[in-house]
Amino acid sequence: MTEIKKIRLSESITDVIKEMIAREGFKPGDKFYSELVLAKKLGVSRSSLREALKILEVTGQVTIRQGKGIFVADLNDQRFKSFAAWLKNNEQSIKDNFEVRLIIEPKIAALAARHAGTDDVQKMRECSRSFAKYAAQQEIDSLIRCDREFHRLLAFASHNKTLYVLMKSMTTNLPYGWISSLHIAGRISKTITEHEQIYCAVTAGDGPGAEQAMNNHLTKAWEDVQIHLYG
Amino acid sequence: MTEIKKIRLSESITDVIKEMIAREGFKPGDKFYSELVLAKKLGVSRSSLREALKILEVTGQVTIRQGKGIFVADLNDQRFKSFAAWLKNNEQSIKDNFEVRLIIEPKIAALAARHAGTDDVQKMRECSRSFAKYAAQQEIDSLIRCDREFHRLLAFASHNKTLYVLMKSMTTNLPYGWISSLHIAGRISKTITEHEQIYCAVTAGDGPGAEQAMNNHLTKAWEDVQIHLYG
DNA sequence: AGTTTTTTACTTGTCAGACTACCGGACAAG
DNA sequence: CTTGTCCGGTAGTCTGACAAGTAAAAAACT
Repeated sequence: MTEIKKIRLSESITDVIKEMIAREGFKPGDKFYSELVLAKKLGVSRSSLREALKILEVTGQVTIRQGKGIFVADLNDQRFKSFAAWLKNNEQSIKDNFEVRLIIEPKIAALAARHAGTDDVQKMRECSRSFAKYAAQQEIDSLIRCDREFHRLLAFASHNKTLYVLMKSMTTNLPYGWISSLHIAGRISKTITEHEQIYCAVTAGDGPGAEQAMNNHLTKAWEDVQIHLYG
Repeated sequence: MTEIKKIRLSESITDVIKEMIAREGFKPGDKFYSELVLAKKLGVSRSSLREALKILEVTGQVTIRQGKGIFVADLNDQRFKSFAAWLKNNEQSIKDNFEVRLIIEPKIAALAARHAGTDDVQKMRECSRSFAKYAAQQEIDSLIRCDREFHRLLAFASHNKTLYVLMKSMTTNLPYGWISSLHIAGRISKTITEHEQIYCAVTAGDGPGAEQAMNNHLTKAWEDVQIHLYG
């Protein structure tokens, strides 16, 4: 005896919309299609569509504002707001920060190796090239921005939004000492090599390799920072 | 300057309906007024009323059955249904969250095992006792608070402020569905056991043991959640 | 030209009515 | 007793319309 599962149209619509958001690359905060467009696109009435949207709103997937439109929501941004604020206002010890990154980022690299798409890979390649270019020109500020971007792209490629938001928080509010690691003699060229190793492993889909490469990258960077700080 | 609060009609209606249920003594399982009657009684259109009912349904306050009517949800049923509905719509979010916790928390446990002081251990013991007490009294809300507190205390015991604030962020604004894992039958007693194992390993200074115990705890919790999703 | 006001287009919010799908009881036929 | 049919009541969906909020273009006024 199989369970008969009754499906209401409005609930089916929620699934379709969720898939649309994912498949068509809508990011948190983006404006979504209007109700009229959606109704036409999905071939349903506005009533049913609105009920579906109501569900998505209550479950926190979209926010709806009269006169403005439908927007893709992001629970994660809210969740880590306090964390980001704390990072920004507290020059926490570099050691603590390093410890956390050493826990998280190798796993991010491993996930990225498994889940990265062609878009992700291409963006990382562009980022790496920019990094090399700025390195040749000794543009430290741009270099730092590129370094952050690389780590963020990797987190994005893990296709785990929570990880992405988390790494975004950690990279935007890096402690000063950590940022200045790129000022250390030889760190830039090492970074290029180490990023390259990570990038290659991710491209090859080599999870363990990516994990190890990231582990190596962070450890080496940490060693250089320590030498710089404590002699 | 008073804050302007915009209220959508459908949301006002939910409040009125909730009050009606309480004031007029409707018990769980009772049949409520029909949509037509409600619309007339409240002086609103059926569309707005249906959106209000949709909210109440998703949040697990009423159950709606085509051809039969609107029913006040029974409390036993209510938790399961709203939980299941929420899970259905936030599956990816919860999975992401779990993935991150599975990466971070075992390492936190390992660090706590190495760095925890007597104060940390004592607080964790008190927390565990409270948890068992609330479990016996079936006080779910207090239970949830205790669960979060345990994980926070552990993070604090790692003596890494970044990790602590991070875990605080992750546990304070936890997705509703994840919190509700404690509503799953048998999860509470398992949680007591699993927390105990973590606590013992930390007390004994057994890093690898604590790491494994936490890994086991999260994995088991996730399995139970998944059973509710797909089982 | 620069600024303010008005208009315009587009969006979500609400309403009304009609039709469909579904449920359960009543009742007659077998 | 079982089966089939009908019927009233219910939620589910569709259509079209108008109200209300928003933002940007257009117009009017310095």
